[in-house]
Amino acid sequence: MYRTMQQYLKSSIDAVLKAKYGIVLERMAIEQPPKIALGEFALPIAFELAKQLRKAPRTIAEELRKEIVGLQGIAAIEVAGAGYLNIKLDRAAFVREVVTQDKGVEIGGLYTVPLRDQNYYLVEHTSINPNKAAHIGHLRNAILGDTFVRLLRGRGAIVGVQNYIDNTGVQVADVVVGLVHLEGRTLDTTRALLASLKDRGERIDFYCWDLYARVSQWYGGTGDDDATPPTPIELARRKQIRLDTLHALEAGNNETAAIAELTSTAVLRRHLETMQRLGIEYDFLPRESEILGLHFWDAARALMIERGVLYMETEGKNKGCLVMRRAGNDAPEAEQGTGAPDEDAKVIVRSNGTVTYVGKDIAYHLWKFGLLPGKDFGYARFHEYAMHTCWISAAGTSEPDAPKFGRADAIYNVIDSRQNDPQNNVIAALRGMGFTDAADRYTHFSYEMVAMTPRCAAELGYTLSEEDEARPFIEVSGRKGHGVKADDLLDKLVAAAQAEVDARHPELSDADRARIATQIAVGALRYFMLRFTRNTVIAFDFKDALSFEGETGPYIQYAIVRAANIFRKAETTEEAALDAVAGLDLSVLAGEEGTSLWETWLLASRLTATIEQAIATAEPAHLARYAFQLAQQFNNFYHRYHILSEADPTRRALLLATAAVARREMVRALGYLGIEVPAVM
RNA sequence: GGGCGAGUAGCUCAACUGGAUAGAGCACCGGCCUUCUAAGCCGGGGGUUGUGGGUUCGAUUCCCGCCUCGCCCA
Repeated sequence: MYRTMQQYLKSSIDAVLKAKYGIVLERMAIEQPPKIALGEFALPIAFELAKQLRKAPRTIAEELRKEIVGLQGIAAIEVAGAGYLNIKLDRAAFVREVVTQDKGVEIGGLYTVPLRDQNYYLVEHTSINPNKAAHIGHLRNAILGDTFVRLLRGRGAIVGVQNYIDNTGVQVADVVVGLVHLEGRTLDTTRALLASLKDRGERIDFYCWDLYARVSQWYGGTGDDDATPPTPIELARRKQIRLDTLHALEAGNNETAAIAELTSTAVLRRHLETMQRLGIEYDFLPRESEILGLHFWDAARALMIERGVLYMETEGKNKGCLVMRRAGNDAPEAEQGTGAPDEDAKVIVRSNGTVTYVGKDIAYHLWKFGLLPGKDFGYARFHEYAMHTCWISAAGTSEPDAPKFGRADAIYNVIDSRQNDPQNNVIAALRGMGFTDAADRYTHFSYEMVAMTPRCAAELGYTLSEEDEARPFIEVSGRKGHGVKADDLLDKLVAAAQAEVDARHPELSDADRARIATQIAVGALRYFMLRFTRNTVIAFDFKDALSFEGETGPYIQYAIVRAANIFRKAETTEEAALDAVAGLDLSVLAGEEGTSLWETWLLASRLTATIEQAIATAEPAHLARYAFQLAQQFNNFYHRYHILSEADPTRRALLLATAAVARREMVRALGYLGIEVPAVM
C-alpha cells in the first residue's frame, strides 16, 4: 500500500510540475521525514528546482503546495525546513486501504504466486564442487540465491533454479587421486566404500573433506603420508598423476572417470540433502561433463569466430592461441592499423588446443539465453521433491516428459566476488558478439566470502601462523581442510534451539519439539546469512551465529508467536480482527495518542515497497532488516498496550487489528526469507 | 604493477543510492516478570564517518590525492 501511495504521489506531482513549470524530472525522490510528526512523505524537489527556476527553495515549495490539490487520501501538505514539501496522510483512510488492498497478496512461498511478471528467469546458485562437504561459504551462496528466487516468484515470475555441477574439474580429480593413489581403490572398492559409509550412517562428503585436504598435502609433500620428505622427482610424479587424472575425467569413458562419476554424484546427493534442511530446492543440475561431452564449446567457438570476437593471435606471447579482446579494449580498427598484438587479450583456447574455463563458460551462457545453435542438454530425473522434480543433465536423449531449460529472458548468477573478472569476461563476450540484450540481462549476483575470525579457527583446533593470527579474518580453505561444515553448524544450531524448546515446552511431544527446534535453527541461520549486505565479508564466529537474541531470525519468529497468542486467547483470528476495521471509528489515529499505533500500520504497509527495492538492488538484506524493524516495532507495541485487558471495545478492536496487520506482514516477510514460523516458542 | 571492493560507536553491521539531529545489535551500567510468553521492553553512556582537498543549498554517499586492509589478475 505504501508503494501504491508513493507512485500515486509521484505521478500527481509530475503532472503538477509539467503544468506549472513545464519540467519533467528524471527521478523524483520521495522520502520519509525524520519524525512522524512531520508527515509520512517528504519531497526535496524544491531544492532541485531552485537553480533551474532561480527562486528560493521555500518559495517553490510554497507555490507547489498551493498547486497540489484534490489528491485522494491526503490530510495535509506542509512546507518545512529549508524547503521540504511534507505530506501528511489521511491515516484512517490509509489504514482501511491497507486492510483491503494488501489482503490478497500471497505469501512468498515457492509455488503459490499470482502471475504478474511474465519473464522467465534463470537463477544459478550453490554450485559447489562435488568433492567435499558444503561449508559456511556455500551456505551464504545458497541462502542468498534461494531468497532471491523467492522474491522473484513472489512477484509472479517464472524462475528456473540451476545448480551448476563441475564434476570434471581439478577438485574432483584431486579426490579421485586420493581414492586411487592414496587408498589404492578401484571402481568396485570405491563402491564398497560408499556402501559401508552408508551402513555406518557416515557422510561421504565429510569423508571426502578429509581426503581432499590429505591429497593437497601429499602434492606438496607436507602431510602425514610422507615419513621423510619426498624427492623432487617424486613430487613431479605426483603432479603428473594429478594432471593425468584430470585428463581422464575430461575424456570420460574410463575407470577413473567412472570413479569420479560415482563419488561426485554421491557427494552431490549429500549437498542436496544439506540444502533441503534449509528449505532450498533446485530444478536443474547442469553438469560440466555434458558441456564437454555434448561439445557445447564447438558450437560456441564457431559462433564467436563468425561474430568476430575470437581470433587467432599470430604475434607476441599469445601466438597460436585463440584470444578474445577484453572489455573496454574493443578497438579492432586501431589494432589493425598498428599491427601490434593485443597483449591484454584473454586467451580462450591455448596453443595446445585446450579450452580455458572462460571459454566453456561462454558456451554455457549462450545456452542459458538460448543462443547456442543446435545444442541442448539431455534431461534425466535426479531427485523428487514434494512439489516438483529436480532434473540433471544427461548425455543421451531426454526422458519423454522433460521440461526445457535455457532460453531465459534474464539470468542471475550467484557467484562470489572472486569470480568478478571471469564473469565480466563472459558478459563482454556476449556484448562483443552483438547479444547486447542478453548482456544487459545478465546479472552477476556477486557477494563477498565468508571467512572465520581467528578465534573461531582456534576453537576448531586449527594451528595458525603468527601472520594469520593478526588478520581480521581467516579464509575458509577446502584445500587445507579449514572451515565450518554446513551440516555441523546446522546440527549445533538445532541442538542449541532444542535445549531452549525442551526447557520451555516440556508438555509438547518429542516430534513437535524437534520440529520447532529445526525451524528456529534454520531461522537463525538464514537470517544470519541475509542480514549482511552482499559486499560485506562475513567474519564467522559461533557466538554470533548461534545467538537467538537481538537482531536474529528467532527474534522475529518470537514476535509472531506472541502476536498469535493474543488471537488465540482472545478467541478470534487475524482475518476477523482486520475485517473489523471496516466498521471502526479510527479518528484516534490522527491524534497524538494514536501515533505509535499509526507507526506500526505505516511500517507494515511497506513490505511490497521493500521487496521491490530488494529485487531492484539484488540485495535481500534490505528485506531481512525490514522484517527485524517490523518485529521491533511490534514488540514495542506489545509492551505498551495490553490488548486482552482493554475494556473499551473500539480501542480493543483497533489494537487487535494493529497486532493482526503486523503479524500478517511479518509472516509474509519471513516467507520470502525462507523462514518458517513455529507454532510456539 | 593493474583491476575490483572495503575503512562509520569498544566489537559486528545499517543508513531508502545526495537530504532534516548518522541508526541497530552485541558488550557495559541502571530499571521492568501475580497482567496477551523476559528468545522481551524501557533508560544511560558512547561518533572529527581513515585522512587531505574539491563539487553542491546540502556529502557517510559523488570526484581527485594519500594511508591501511581484503580479493582477483599479471
